[in-house]
Amino acid sequence: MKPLDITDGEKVVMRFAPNPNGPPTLGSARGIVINSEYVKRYDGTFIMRFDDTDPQTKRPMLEAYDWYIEDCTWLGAAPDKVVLASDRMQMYYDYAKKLIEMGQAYACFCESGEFKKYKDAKEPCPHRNESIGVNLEHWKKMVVGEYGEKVAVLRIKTDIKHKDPAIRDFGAFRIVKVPHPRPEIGNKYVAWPLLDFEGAIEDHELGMTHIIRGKDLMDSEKRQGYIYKYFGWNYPKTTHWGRIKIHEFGKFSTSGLRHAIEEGEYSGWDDPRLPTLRALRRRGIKPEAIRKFMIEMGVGETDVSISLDTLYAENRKMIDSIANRYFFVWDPVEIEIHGTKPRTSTPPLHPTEDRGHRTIEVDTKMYVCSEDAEKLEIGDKLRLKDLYNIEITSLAPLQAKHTGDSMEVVNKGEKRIRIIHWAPINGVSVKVLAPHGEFKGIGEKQIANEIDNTVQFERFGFCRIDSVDHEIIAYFAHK
RNA sequence: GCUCCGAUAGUGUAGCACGGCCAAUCAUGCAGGACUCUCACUCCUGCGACUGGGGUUCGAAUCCCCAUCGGAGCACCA
Repeated sequence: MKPLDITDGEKVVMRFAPNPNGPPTLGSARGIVINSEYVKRYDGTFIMRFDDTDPQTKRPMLEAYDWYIEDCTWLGAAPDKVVLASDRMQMYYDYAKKLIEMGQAYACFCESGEFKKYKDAKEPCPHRNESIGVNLEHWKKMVVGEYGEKVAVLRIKTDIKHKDPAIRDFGAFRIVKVPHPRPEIGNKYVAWPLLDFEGAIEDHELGMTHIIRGKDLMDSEKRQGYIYKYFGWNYPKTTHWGRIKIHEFGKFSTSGLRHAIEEGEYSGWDDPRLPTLRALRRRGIKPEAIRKFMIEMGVGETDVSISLDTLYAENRKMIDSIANRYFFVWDPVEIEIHGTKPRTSTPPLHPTEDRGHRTIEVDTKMYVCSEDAEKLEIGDKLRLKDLYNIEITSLAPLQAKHTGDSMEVVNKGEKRIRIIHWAPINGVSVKVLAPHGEFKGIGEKQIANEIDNTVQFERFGFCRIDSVDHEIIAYFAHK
């Protein structure tokens, strides 16, 4: 990451300012990680500010406030301070009143399309030149709720002839008569500030020194600059990043996901197919892997389209040495071995780390993956991993004969024989939930000891053991 | 329609503010190999890029202009 532009001995203050209308996603993680990382480097203050001033269109979700704190903490980015915009309404009202008194804000009663016409024509609307006294009256009525929704809006005067139409007299407050989801706020307010106003006031009040935000908010600085100019404040230093698109998830919106969950398309916010942090956590993705992934990506203004493979590669390196190995046979088919007796197999829990062994009681019947079985022909020789060698004698039913235990036939000779894994006939049933589907099969009994751990199902991938009640439920992380 | 950004290998990045040290960094990916009782890990080797065109200059990935492509804003969303 590039160093920040620091003026003399200033103490860095940065923030992450989400609307808690759903849980944090991988996209949120970028803001959380980058901001908190800078704060760590400069020993500054990291503030979490909930921009929850829209009770209607992007209505906050009560549970999501805690989810944000939870997920930030998990990511190693616990905020030093938490602020809820909905708690600070009086402050916004005070500043709004000051601006009106300065003659820099006015109550506008134009219908939105009508105002757009004036704006596009670089003409002031009829309300722009009302007297301060009249505007103060109107504002008072806005705040107490005398006007209905969409009747009045408070605008900040910028430059109505500004060459960029996006800058001309932007809205600062509008009327929303839907109660706020927070019970302590409820229907206490009807005049709600819009982002550019609320953010401008807060960034100053909280003493923000640096702001990093999306490119889509690039115009905010120009708009908010007027407010800063009127009050004589200094604008924080800003950096922008482009849009981030994850190959595996494509474009998604919090409201879209919410809708899909309500429709039953997903099991919940932590469904393994979802790009939420809680889903990634459930799958066994390490927060450090996400941090590294985001920091490596940096803060370019270029729009990025990245594959999760990079994140998975980071994660794999982090968990490979600590993940115990187990056999899980998906889509199992039974095989019977002749010429041997039940025995006990004790494969190592890890191929290179000294982590002890697991114990599997093996009958003369067991399971192998149908995927492996389909490739077999009579006479094929293969090795059952950590057990013994066999030769196929029948395909339906699948049968084989024991041909010895020695590893020599496996290693020696020009062509090594294939090694496949297997599962005991009395194993436990396992269901793996993965982004690309559900896998049902049989696994070793000892997997039940690994609740909440990430293990590697050999020849399948890394999974986090989520529950072990009647059957084992595992969440797939990656290959 | 008006306005604002951006463009380095398949992907993501470094380099660009102070042109030469860049026949361009690192990671991931892919290919091949070593190791291995996993299609994991580790290690080795290889592949692969400065969007195009002008200009300035002894010299341009770096500066200027144009074009092309991509993104964003002009909400009573954040």
